[in-house]
This record gives sequence, structure tokens and C-alpha cells, in this order.
Amino acid sequence: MSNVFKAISDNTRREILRLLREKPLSAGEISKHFPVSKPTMSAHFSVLREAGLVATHKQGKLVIYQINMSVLEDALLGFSGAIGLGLRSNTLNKGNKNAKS
Amino acid sequence: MSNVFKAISDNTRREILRLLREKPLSAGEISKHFPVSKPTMSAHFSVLREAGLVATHKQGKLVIYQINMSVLEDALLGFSGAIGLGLRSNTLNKGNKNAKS
DNA sequence: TAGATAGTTAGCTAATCATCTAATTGTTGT
DNA sequence: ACAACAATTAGATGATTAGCTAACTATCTA
Repeated sequence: MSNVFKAISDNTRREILRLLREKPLSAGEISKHFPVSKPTMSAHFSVLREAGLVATHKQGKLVIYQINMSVLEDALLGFSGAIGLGLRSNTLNKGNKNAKS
Repeated sequence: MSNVFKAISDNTRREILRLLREKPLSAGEISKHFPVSKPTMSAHFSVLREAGLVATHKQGKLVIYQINMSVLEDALLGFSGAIGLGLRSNTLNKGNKNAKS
């Protein structure tokens, strides 16, 4: 999906995904790590959500963001394959896409 | 490198890389595959070149573009690692980054 | 119910981007 | 030297983008 590449073309959004690698985080917790306004962060979240790279659920007044590894994997692997770059998914993570390590 | 992700965020540029997978091509040969003007294509080539994704050499009046697999591999693998997505380089292609298949 | 907190939406701006046409540079062949 | 061809540069334009402040919505708690 082209939206995935647009989404990860921005450094702030790549950093958001990196933070989400550890564990799901609320919008506010994520925003603390960046020197930009909350509305700007919210816009970044929208881009990531529309690309399917993150999923959300509400928890009280918090909105929890969670990374969606498979969408990222599909895009990267698909592109890598189309280009003839032989990237492979790590079999250790198969069926455990959100593994911390 | 952030420029790599910007470069591959555009569909035309991803297609250019896909064409270059087969073999090095001149600017004109590449341009034939796209419904945009030559100057626009030239601008796309600049973005790819500045990201280090392609290298060029002149051959008479032709400018030959060649894909640089290792830069792409480094960026994708680096990001994949930072995010905790366990992509690995295909060992079959080790030391043969420009392999056709 | 009122105040505080979390997050998004609305509306704006400056910068970047993809695209175009016209002009320029460089190379080859006659 | 000149015509033809390949490609880039110059310069303009409309669209998208990342950023901001202000205002709104929703939830919790005192």
C-alpha cells in the first residue's frame, strides 16, 4: 500500500512506530517524546491509522495506540520482493508479529 | 537515511527502482514507461540519486541509471530492526546485491 | 454539575512537492 | 559547423504537508 510508504517517509512517524515497538501507549504518552504540539501529533496519528500501521482503542479518557506489525511487514516485504532485494521475514517472529524482541 | 524513505514514498520512484532491478537503463528508456514529461522524470532521478539509491554514468549522450541495492537494503533492514520487525537479508544474495533474482 | 484532563477538529500558514513548458547543455553524425 | 537527439536546468503553478493556535468533544472526579 502506497499509504504505508508515505506514512513512514516522515521521521516523527517512524519514531512513533519505534516507541510503539515496546508496548501500546496513549496519545499523550507518545506526545511527551516529541517537541511538537498535540494537534500536530494527532495529525501524525491519523496518517499512521489511515495507513493501517496502528490500531486504537479507548481506555477511559485515553486513546491507546498499538502498532500493527503485519501491515508494515507486508509493505516492506512486498516492495523488497518487487525490487529483487531478498529480504525475508524472521521465522522466529512468525505468528508473533508484535513480539518485543 | 531519511532521504531513502522520502525517495521511496513516491510511487513513480518505486516503479523506477523496480525497472532498474532488471538491468541498468538510460533516462530515456526509463521515461518511456511513465506518462510524465522528461523534466519531471529527471527530477525523480535527482531524488533517487541524492538518496543514494541509484548511481549514474554517461555513455555517449545517454545517462545510464543503475540501482544501488545496498543503500536500500541498509535503510529497510535498519528500520525493520529499530521497529522490532525481524526482517533479514536473504543470504543467497549476500555479496551479490545486484542479482537479478 | 463544574472543573480538570485527554484528545481531536477547524482553520490558517509556510514549505515542500509533482508537474508542466521553454530554454540550455552536451554529444553524435553528416 | 550544424542539425538531431538526450538529458538537465530554469521558472512557474497547483496540491499536499507539517506545523501552529483556538475551539470543541468526551471522560473523569470532586
